Amino acid sequence: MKDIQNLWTSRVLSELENMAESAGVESDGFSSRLSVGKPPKSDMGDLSYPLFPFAKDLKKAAPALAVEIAGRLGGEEAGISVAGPYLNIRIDRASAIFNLLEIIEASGDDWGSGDNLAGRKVMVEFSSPNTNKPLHLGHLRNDILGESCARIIAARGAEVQKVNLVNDRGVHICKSMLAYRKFGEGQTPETMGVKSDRFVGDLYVRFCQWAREEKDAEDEAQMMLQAWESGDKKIRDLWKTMNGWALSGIESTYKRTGVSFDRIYRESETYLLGKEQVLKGLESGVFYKDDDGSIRLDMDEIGLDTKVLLRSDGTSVYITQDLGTAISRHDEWPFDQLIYVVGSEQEYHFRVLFYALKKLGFPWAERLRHLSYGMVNLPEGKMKSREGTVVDADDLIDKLSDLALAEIQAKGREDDVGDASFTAEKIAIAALHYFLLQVSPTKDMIFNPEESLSFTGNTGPYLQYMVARVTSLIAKASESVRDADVKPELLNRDDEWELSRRIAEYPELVSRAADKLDPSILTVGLYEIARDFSRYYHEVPIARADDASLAASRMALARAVLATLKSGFKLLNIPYIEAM
RNA sequence: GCGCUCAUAGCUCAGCUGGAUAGAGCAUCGGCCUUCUAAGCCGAGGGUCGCAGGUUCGAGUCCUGCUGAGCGUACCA
Repeated sequence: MKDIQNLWTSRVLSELENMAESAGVESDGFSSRLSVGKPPKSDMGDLSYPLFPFAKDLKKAAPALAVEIAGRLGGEEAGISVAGPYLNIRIDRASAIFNLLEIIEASGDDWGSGDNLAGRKVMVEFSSPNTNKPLHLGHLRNDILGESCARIIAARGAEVQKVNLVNDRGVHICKSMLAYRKFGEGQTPETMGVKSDRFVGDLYVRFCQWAREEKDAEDEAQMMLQAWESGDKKIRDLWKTMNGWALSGIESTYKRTGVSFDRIYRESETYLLGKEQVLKGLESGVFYKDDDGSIRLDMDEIGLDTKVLLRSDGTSVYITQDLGTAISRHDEWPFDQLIYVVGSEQEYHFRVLFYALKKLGFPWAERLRHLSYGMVNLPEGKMKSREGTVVDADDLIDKLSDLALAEIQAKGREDDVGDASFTAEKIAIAALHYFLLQVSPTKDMIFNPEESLSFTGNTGPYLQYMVARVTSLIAKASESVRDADVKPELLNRDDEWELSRRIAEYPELVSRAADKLDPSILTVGLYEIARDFSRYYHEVPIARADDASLAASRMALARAVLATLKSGFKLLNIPYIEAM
């Protein structure tokens, strides 16, 4: 379909160039100024070319240009019409649909994928949990953005490695450990019957309560961190045990949501990296030693202040580690691009990091990218752990899953869906992921626990429902319909054309989503396809159409819808279920 | 103070490189289940695209200023 459009564009362009030549004017910028759109109504045609930009050069009013080009290209008979300054073109729909259906049929599971990123190695870092508490709603946005972007980039041909940098050391872990010693000694997640990451998180909360009464609490935590740093055996053992609890709990949440990693880095293993790099940079004059003894980066060149890369006592700061981690990752797996999926509050950090790497002379520093996303807020404002308003990931999914199960039961569809609680869980994940991906990544979003995750309207479950309907439609088609010939010329309705057109655009949407690292581009496209199909489904009989060929042709279109939605589901990490 | 981001219907959000009458969902009101799954479909109402200028044949989209919100501007992570 794209080919046909390109063909028309080049035809119109060459006419414009001819006209320029005979008028004796330059036509250099014409091709970039010629844009193609879609007429507001489908009976006006399928493609539209506004001719305003050429009026001045060709010294003719745009409407006159339209008339002239229409004439040169064959006029009404060739499907060309003029609406004021617009040149509208009706394309051969039957053959366009025929091509589309053939391509989809042939590409199978690869529909939507492409090779414009082939040969490119891209590392995507996301999630970055702390091991002192379970995942919350903010992590869920991070996780689904990272997972989805990784899948989208891979679909366009890149070789992708998903990595997670677990923050498993620091004073926050010590706080949980301290609380364990004070209040939880001897107990385990098993004895308490609590999910293991929750167990650790509860201890952290316990510490915070205790710290409000006990002035020395914070100091004790700091002392424990020092003991940890010096390798105190008992502290290290406890640390290992509690990190194990936290991580296994977090991993089970990943499993639930369908998020996975190719490589897990632990901060305890990487936090000493980078010091050497900073010293090297100091030697080569890229960094400098300040009067106070700290090693710094001067960022005057990019309009920023200075940044400490190594404390005056020689210890590392946050950015020292990231510097070292990036370099050692590239040594290990020479990526062309590294994408950090991290909240927008760290934009400054990444500007500094990328600049420092560039100054150190790494050519790949140019291709680093911070996928900066906004916060998830509640209607009353930020989630605050102190006020207990943090939305826990597991709790949220549990609640959604219960609601979905109740819905299945209310509809009396337990038998149809097979395993009702399994299906309910998949519906819950769809609702959650779709909700989180729908909003452009850069924007903050508001999560209303009561309303945000509904199952009706423009939602994940709506898409799943359409997929379930098409699946069932295909399963129920009679033998004669399955054997009949597909004749795309029978698909001559406007709604069939609109639907085909949206489906045809899908690969481009994937490509754009990959380019912008924005899965919301896909949610919009998939919703429109599902909605158009749903209308169509209500409007006309598909498998039950009077004529077997007509039914077969409509079924072919339905299969194209299914192929597109299924592909999109994979990229957005929305579970595919056959029935609901 | 300075920097970055955002402001579109009552609410939550779309709106690709500027193009014809700004779109969805939720909520409200009214219709449609003896026919392929009603988690659906159809219809109605609802807008000075924060404000003011500018560029352009044309601005929700680009530029400037203002207002408001969020984030950042650590030898925290």
